[in-house]
Amino acid sequence: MRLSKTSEYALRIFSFMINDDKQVFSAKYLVNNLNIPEKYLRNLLTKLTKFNLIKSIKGRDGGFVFAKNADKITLADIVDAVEGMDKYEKCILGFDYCDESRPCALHHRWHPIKQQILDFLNNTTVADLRDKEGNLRF
Amino acid sequence: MRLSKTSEYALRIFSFMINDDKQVFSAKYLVNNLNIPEKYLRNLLTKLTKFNLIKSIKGRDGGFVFAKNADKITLADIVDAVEGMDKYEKCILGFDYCDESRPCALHHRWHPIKQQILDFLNNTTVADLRDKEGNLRF
DNA sequence: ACAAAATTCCACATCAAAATAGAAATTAAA
DNA sequence: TTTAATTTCTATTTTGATGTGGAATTTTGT
Repeated sequence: MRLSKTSEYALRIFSFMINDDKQVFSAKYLVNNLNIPEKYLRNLLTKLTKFNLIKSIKGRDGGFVFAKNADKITLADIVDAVEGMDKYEKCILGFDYCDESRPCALHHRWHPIKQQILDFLNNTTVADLRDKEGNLRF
Repeated sequence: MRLSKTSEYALRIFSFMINDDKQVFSAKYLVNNLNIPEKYLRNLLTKLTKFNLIKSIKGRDGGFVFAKNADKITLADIVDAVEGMDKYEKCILGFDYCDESRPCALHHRWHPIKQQILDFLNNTTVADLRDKEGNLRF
């Protein structure tokens, strides 16, 4: 697929957080553990905070925590905050009007696959990112 | 999904050509019928020619024709020529190494869907774009 | 109160995709 | 042979995503 790089980063942040024992994650700690440019990561954390996906704790010993329970944060929430979900819902040929009654040449073949992608993003939560078999590497 | 805009354009060119009676398609004719910036479309046609997906006929009354039979041109061929297929084959979290033996946190859930996308692109041909029910609009 | 550790804000730099511009080269019809 | 209709080439501009830099602000521990 082709999520934006920023969406990749965002998902990796959540994937890391759900699989680490810490309760509060300082930006510095995330920088040290994720392979994401420092400044870009900090900006991204601020953005995710504004969308109420994580909460920031200021001051000494501060950092970031989940803003709500991990099973209430979907991948679609994250992607939507970072780059918008619109692109993934649109016609594959880029037409404005494409739907069941006025389908593009690919609509009938593509639609069921697109639906699976959207279901995947909408129904997978951060809690689902928890690794059960200990084979994660960052 | 999120093909690049250029891939969208390219697919629309083929979709239009397979559904139009003409044999030779001048750039001007395509410009008039597809909603794509003129200069950009012309450059794109040249590119597709270099990848041997269409052939150009120069000079007066020239234009473009399919370089091979429509059922021998896959969507993946087109996307690959225009932007490369690599992106669509990579790990959804952007890791280099992600596979069955060292999966990322999303690998098992995402892999079957990714496979469907790739099958769709690899197995759908330009011939499949032919509209049977006459409900195409451009 | 002070200093340390953190987030936040504003501005700028880089890069690749997308879009544009103009001139050159090719061909075939008349 | 002329001319018109075409493709082709090289270069530049614009735009949005990605990435950097530095100072300001907030908060906590001591």
